[in-house]
Amino acid sequence: MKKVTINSVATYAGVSKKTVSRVLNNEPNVSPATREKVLKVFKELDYTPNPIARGLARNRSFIIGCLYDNPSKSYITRVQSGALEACHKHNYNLLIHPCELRGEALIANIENLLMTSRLDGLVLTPPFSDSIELIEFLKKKNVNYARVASAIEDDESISVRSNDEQGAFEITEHLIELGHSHIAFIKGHPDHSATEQRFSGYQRALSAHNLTFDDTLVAEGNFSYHSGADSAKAILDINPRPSAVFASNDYMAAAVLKLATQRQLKVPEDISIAGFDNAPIARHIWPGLTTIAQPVEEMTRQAVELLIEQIGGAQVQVRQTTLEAKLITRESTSKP
Amino acid sequence: MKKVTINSVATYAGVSKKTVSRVLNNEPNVSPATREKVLKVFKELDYTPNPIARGLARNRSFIIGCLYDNPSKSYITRVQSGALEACHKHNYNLLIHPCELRGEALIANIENLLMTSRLDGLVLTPPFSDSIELIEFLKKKNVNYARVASAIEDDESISVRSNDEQGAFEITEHLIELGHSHIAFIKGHPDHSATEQRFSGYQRALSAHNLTFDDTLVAEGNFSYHSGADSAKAILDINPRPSAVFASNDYMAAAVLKLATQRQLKVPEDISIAGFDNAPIARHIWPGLTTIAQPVEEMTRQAVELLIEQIGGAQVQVRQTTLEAKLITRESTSKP
DNA sequence: ATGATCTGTGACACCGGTGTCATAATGTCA
DNA sequence: TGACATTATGACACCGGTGTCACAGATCAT
Repeated sequence: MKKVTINSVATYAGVSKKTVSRVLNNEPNVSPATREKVLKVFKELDYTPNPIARGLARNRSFIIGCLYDNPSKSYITRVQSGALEACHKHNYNLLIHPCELRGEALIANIENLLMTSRLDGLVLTPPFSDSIELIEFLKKKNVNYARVASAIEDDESISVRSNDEQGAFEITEHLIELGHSHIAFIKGHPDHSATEQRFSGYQRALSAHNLTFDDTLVAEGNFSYHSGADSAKAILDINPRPSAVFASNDYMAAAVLKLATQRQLKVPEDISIAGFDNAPIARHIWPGLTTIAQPVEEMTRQAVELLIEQIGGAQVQVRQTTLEAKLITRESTSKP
Repeated sequence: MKKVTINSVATYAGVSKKTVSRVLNNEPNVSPATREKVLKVFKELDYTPNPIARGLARNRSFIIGCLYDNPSKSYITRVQSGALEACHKHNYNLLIHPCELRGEALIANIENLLMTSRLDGLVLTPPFSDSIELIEFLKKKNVNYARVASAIEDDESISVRSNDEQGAFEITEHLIELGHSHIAFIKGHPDHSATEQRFSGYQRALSAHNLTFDDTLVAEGNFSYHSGADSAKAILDINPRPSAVFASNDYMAAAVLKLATQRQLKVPEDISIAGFDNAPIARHIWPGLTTIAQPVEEMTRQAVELLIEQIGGAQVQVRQTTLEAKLITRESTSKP
């Protein structure tokens, strides 16, 4: 099967390849007759333009890369789905690049990524959106990027986040208002800025309600279900047992729920459990988890929209956006 | 910031660009001195080769596309993870393309995908791995592709599947051997070949154990949690209530579990529940779901490995592979 | 009628690399 | 020492498109 290039089309149609290119890109100044003729040859020869050649000439690939390292599958799919929505709207495609590395190795990895596929831009999700090294590197290399759910301030770069501190405050307050005062907390992964934010919202709610913060009620997790299970053991063994647990994400909360159920504790009668993120699991288990809905898709979608705008050469005006998180109450929390 | 091209490097190092290209690709026949010199200039100028230009010259993009439309997030992430493993091993990248379309629109969509980014190959996951139209189209366009978890026979194309029929047989047999004879079944999405396979395994097990098949025990689902919830309602209302439910995937099984728990039924004492896929949710809920572990990552990994081999120009010998599915027993099934 | 503007088209360089081939320099063997 | 193989290097075309510019012919205002 011989290749059909713009040259074959041009020869066959009896026009110059520039004219073919004009038809291809819907440029003006082509007579209707010529346009028709060329379009007919497209069909006849079953011509597909070569995106690589086009990319070389235009210096564009129309591909956006998405960088992530997140233990939560549902977070990743939500990120992808938001990014894809924006990409497809503007006829871009999405290349995914999960990556577990830190420091030097991370930079080398990204360098290799940029060497093997030319990306028009990069979306950084946690924890990469907080990596100063990476951001410096990208700036140096003149790569367009947008940051999702990052807490670090940097007016230069595009960043869309949600208000985690406020969300954590609200859900803690929800527990307090139900009558809980002995509320355990499970922290997230230390590399994620959300971890600190959520912890801080928890503390602020305690002090806003004149409860003293007790660090023996705090367990260290890393957002994974597994780490939640470990933390759950520690927390359920505390004497007296906390009447409520606020886990920094739903996976860890689900792990607490599973262990509590196994130990014949009734949720929420014996212990209330709250999560964060509104992951699918929060409504797939029984009792459903009270949690904070973060607009993950929306954040990513907006970030990619802005990124594409910037790639297009626009001077993006509003680079920093904060979206609201929302409390979702389900069956896993009640009066003590 | 001026662009650093192979030409600037060549000029700066005082060699021809072909020699620079040789160094870049680790080709032989470059004197150590020259190589050193060029490498030093790479550093000094902070040169990054342009993958697009390279792609044009070599007629390769080193990007594989992954096509899917699957309601299960965990299935998607498993597919991605297997594909990525193979890609990164061979220095390829992965572009994801979810796509809800069928028929004509699907073809147009894929055509557009191929027009906007040149992909070296395509991995098809269900239900696309079963789409005759799509396969015909790709053959016509001379696009390399590999099919994952497809049931249709086609010796020409690369295909890696797992034995769903056998898995369904085994899990049904497991229920029968526990003493169940009144076993409900929830079907999957009709577009997926797995749906028919699993149903057929269920039926074969019944007849192998001399149980008569009763179609009032069969509910129509579509693999989504939501459809599982609907089917669960129908099944739990059957009189007399089935003593066991085999749902075609774990999401639907989890929905049955949730409804049963809400109705104060004890699982597995009052009703046994089995799923399929060994999705994360199967072990994240309590009781954990008895299910069939499908080697999704492994299937996809192998499919992509073969695909890359084919792209490399090799005549791939063994194009068709079937992997084994494995029964995983957890707490959701027991004697009636 | 005349210059000015607009429309349709093609020649040609260019994007940034790689492949082919010629050629000079060096090494090898009788 | 000459004939021949090997190594190191560069000139140049090429991959398949797009951008710039020149130019002929049509249209328009004066």
